Amino acid sequence: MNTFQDLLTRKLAEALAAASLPQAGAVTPATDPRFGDYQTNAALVLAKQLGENPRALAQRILDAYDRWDLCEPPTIAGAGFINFTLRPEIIAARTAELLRDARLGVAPAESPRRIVVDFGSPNVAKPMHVGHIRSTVLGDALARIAIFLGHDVIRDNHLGDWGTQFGMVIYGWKNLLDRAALDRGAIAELVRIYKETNEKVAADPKVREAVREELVKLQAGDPENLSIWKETVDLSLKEFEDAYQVLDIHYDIQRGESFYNDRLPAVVERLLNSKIAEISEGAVCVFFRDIPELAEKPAIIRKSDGGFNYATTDVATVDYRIQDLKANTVWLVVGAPQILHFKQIIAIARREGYTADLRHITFGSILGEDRKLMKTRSGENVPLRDLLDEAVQRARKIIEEKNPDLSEPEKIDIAQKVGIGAVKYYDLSQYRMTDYIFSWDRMLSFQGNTAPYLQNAYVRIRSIFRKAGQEFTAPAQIALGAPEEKTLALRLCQFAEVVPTVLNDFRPNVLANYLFELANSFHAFYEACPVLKSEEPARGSRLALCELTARVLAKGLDLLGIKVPEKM
RNA sequence: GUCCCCGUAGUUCAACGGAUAGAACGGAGGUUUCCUAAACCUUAGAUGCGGGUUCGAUUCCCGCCGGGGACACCA
Repeated sequence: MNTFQDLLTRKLAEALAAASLPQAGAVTPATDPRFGDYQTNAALVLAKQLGENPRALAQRILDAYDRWDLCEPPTIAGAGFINFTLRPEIIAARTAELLRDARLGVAPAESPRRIVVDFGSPNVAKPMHVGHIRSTVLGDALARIAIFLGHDVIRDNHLGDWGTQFGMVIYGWKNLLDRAALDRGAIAELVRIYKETNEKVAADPKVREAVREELVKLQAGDPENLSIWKETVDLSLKEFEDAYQVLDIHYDIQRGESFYNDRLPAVVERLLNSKIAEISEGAVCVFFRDIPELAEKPAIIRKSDGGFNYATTDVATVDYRIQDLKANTVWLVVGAPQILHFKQIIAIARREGYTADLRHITFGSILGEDRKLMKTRSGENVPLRDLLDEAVQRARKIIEEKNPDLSEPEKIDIAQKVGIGAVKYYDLSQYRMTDYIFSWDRMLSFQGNTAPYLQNAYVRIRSIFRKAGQEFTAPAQIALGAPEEKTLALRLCQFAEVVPTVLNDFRPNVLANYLFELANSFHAFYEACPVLKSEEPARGSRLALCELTARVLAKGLDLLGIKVPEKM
């Protein structure tokens, strides 16, 4: 199914050819209803190229072509824009088509890719905290959208399950562990023994030495230390899984750093053999002397003490994803502080001859009301589970005030969907690069660009169908009489235009924005056009608009990882 | 010091180089014998500063100012 944008773009191409002009410009949705539904700047672009008057060129295009079919005769406006107003019956016909299309008009990608999405990636033996929200929620949404567009997606949790901190953890496990506490809350106890060990290390050189030895033994494959390590990993994963359950996030694979351990020597060997790496100050380094930005900044892939580091692991990870998983695209949804690191990793991949599309997708921070990184009163990271629980509790309280008659199971279900949805949507509705200030009141508000507002629009539609007491059946025809109906219908048709653009620059906020505008258009329609009280054929037609709005809202929110309740 | 990101109404956020910079919250005013007023309508209010490229700049380039981050063996 082609979008109006596609169809008009094709018409424009024909018109330019008919006018003996080169292809130029683009068709975009109109920036203002006064300019119709779509517009093109083709004449402006050509005017620049050819050094001619833009309005005259626009006229020439319109004179040369009159088979626009789906819209009224285009008009010229402003500096030389050509404006298109779609014919209502065309929008109506398209809307009817969408009702029969499970994909809601969204075309599958022309060349599907195999995409590894690396997101979340918490560290073992440490609690997940607010800092993990953005990567987790953003990565999951991008994965969902890519899947819907027909890509072959592998979600990978690149756990921080290896590294120097395990010297501390193992020492603490052997000397300080409280088994009962571990049963009550594994990560809390692991954090406690880590911290206590850390204090002892600072005070006592003998402990420092003992910790170092535990790490060496682990790395050498000592069975006892390996089994302790394994247990801490398993315990941590169980707690992570609990959070993922609440968030409705699921991974296809979870290849932590440890997975790559036995591949590291070969990576260094290979890079040395191919002269990509060299030895400098006793370490094996990759220099990027031809890349000005990286000229002074080598990547160290083997430390002078012979140990490997995270650059080594990440090079091995790129190998694995391209060679073993056969990915041609990798999205690394990792915070902005690691920009330099991933520039180096991607530059190494290029030198190795990999042509896969490797993207580091960065994002800003979550700030507290004080505009500093969000922390608890005592200056600690806010645990993710506490935050999610609070979201659900707060949602529950609001629902109880607004709609006390709901049954207990309904309240539980709604609080979950509204609370978690609010947290996710608040994150996804903002441009990923900007820092944002965390605010319960804003994200749980039923007004404005929030999940509850969108969920409420959906719920209102469901309520109409409950009241109608009938299942939806598609009407023979859709008629768009009122302007609110036309606006809503056009908006519904544009879902198919919006979804693919999200992946252009990895901006789910574009989709969020669209859904908000859709809900706005729906509410305007809802105010102006009675549904159940209207006469046929308007009634059936309006029910169809309601149904389609509900489907698009639900699907759009689903692509963001957000669920919709039937009541709220 | 070098490099990267960000700077838009009082506040929180939008805007593939396009038309008179959009919303929301908060402020002011209004709408309900009617499908969830959890809504809708009206209204005032902003591109950090200075140059440049362009028919056109919030967007691209240069220089300042302000905030954050990264820069050889932590991840």
